[in-house]
Amino acid sequence: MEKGLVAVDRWVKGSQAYFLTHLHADHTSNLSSRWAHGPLFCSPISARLFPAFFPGFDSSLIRVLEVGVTRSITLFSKSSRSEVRILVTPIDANHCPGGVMYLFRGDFGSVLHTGDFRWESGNERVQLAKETLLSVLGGERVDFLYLDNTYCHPIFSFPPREDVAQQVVDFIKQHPNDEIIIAIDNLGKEDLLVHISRTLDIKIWVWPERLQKMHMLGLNDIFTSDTSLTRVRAVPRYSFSSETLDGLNVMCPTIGILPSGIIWGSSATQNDVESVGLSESKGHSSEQTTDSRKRSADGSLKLDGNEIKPPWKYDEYLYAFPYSDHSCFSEIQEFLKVVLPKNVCDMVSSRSVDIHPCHHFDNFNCEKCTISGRETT
DNA sequence: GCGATCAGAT
DNA sequence: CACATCTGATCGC
Repeated sequence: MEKGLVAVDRWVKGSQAYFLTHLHADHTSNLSSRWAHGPLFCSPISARLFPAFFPGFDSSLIRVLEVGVTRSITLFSKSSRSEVRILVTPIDANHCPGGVMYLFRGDFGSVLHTGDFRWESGNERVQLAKETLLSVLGGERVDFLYLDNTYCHPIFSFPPREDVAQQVVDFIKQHPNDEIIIAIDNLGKEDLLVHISRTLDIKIWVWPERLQKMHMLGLNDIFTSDTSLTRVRAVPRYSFSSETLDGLNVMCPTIGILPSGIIWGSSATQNDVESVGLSESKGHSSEQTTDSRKRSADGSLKLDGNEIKPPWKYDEYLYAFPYSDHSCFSEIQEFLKVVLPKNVCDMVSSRSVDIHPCHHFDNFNCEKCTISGRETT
């Protein structure tokens, strides 16, 4: 596609139409309350949440695109001095509330920008997204793919969020006399909290700004900012640490829960990178003979042939659960099989590309497959 | 005083 | 220590 027409999650001057995949900070840098470089396209939920992130933003700039519905947008090409028609389809990214991918089509072919996404097998939202993608593509492959490659490496393998959410619930049940603190960000992981609340029939404390966002999302009876009502609290991730938990435990037994895809240090990281086979479609998990299970009272369950590992005990009071809003490696592979990209591009955003999917999936050509890793010293 | 960028934290 | 995401300090206008 010609430069200067559309920008995705890039907020510098010089484009005619701007597209927001979701409201996380790493996709909104340079966006501000006073930003006014052009029309801003986003999903209905992002539009609803927008004032909480950018109060005072000129709402007349916002163009709401329904998820799964193709819209035609007419822009102007400076090089050919003629109108350019672009078809755009937002597709559910299953990442955080409001998160979408954008599929653009036009004379340039097709360009798919995933933003951040979770391609969970067996998830009905993913199934719908897949059907939309296939139907809009009409049998064609994607010409250019901008891919969320956060966990694009075979060492990353984690269960569907539903399974991990139940695991967290069981864990909380097993600690009936503890205060529970769950680390979350400004947006995302709501489903986990809702599941905990519904299953255990308790309210969840969040800080006041987060409560406002919950209400904007239509989650009205589940959350509270009154500490006296519940033993389960969700707090900003950056606000708690092992030391915070040590301090809290002086007053009252308190356990911290870290829901995240990170597995660094859990002993699956180092030696298995080379040995994991890539040909099989189902994410098999050969690296999972860690010694971590003996640290926990949890028995390990079997689900879909994929073992659910007990949480990783970070330290005395802190446990990490593999609850991720990004796709794991096998899910990225499945996604690539759907869109069969002819080219995989670097994210336009500043994010560094450590591992390129071309290294793990050979059913397409890629201009940029020379990237093997960031320079480190 | 503001936004952009960087350092630091988790 | 890897990551993604966030805050707060600092730089530049």
